Amino acid sequence: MLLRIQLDSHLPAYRQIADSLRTLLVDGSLPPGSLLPPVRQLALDLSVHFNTVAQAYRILAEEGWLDLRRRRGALVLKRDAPKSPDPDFTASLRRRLREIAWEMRAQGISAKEIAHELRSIVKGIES
Amino acid sequence: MLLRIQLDSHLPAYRQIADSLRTLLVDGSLPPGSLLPPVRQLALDLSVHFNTVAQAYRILAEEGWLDLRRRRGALVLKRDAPKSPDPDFTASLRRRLREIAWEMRAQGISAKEIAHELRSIVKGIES
DNA sequence: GCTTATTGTATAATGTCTGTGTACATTATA
DNA sequence: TATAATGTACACAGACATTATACAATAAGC
Repeated sequence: MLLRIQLDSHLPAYRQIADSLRTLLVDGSLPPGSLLPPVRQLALDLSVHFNTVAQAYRILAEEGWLDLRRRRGALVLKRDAPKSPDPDFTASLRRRLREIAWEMRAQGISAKEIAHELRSIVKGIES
Repeated sequence: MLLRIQLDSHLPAYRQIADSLRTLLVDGSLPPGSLLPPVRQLALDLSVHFNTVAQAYRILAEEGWLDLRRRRGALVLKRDAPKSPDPDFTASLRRRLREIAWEMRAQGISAKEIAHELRSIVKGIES
């Protein structure tokens, strides 16, 4: 399970974990039928408390990605095609994208490099 | 001052304000020599306490964007070319970009639309 | 079947963060 | 010199994040 989080980030750990896992779920790295590691094991890997991992798992379960059951673990589900996306949430995601891009710019990363990064993301998504 | 924040977001208001303003600073909408609105006025616009805006201003001042002085206000500085970017921070920005893109995918937004969005960001940055 | 170990769940405790209230310091302007 | 406009400092209440601890469910082994 290749996962990394930044403990000193302003984003809470449980959300970083959920976000990272969601990426793996969407891009197919964690196909339906897979079992995620037990909360205690992943927690050890990430140096957090297992309840923090459990919280991340619960977020993904509520989104329909996982089926959680005691003793068996966290099973990846075949998720239905999403319904029509929430426009507000979508708009906020769009804005966050743009802000992060500009924040990289402010960091001194060249427009060229950012463009390259964005293109590589596009590629990953389209495939 | 065209600014909007989402009070119900998980990102704190002061950070949303700082991020949005930084975007305007980087893209030239707020050129050096400009005066930002007083904290109390912007706070009214955004329906937050003025200390919340002050906190955002202070973040940008520490980043070298603003010179804050009592009674005169928040002056936009000509910021020196950024030093070599912090690689850890940069990597985390990259990861957040990718995660948000995949989160849009999970929301049911098509790869095509996301690609379009990313391309429009690239355009904005390159110009 | 029964026991046990493994797994997620529930709840409380604790520290940190966010936003606000209020008083203050500074300084341009009249 | 007085006044008003502006940012600053600091304390407080409430929310939030993480951890600690006890519990419930259930697959596996016997």
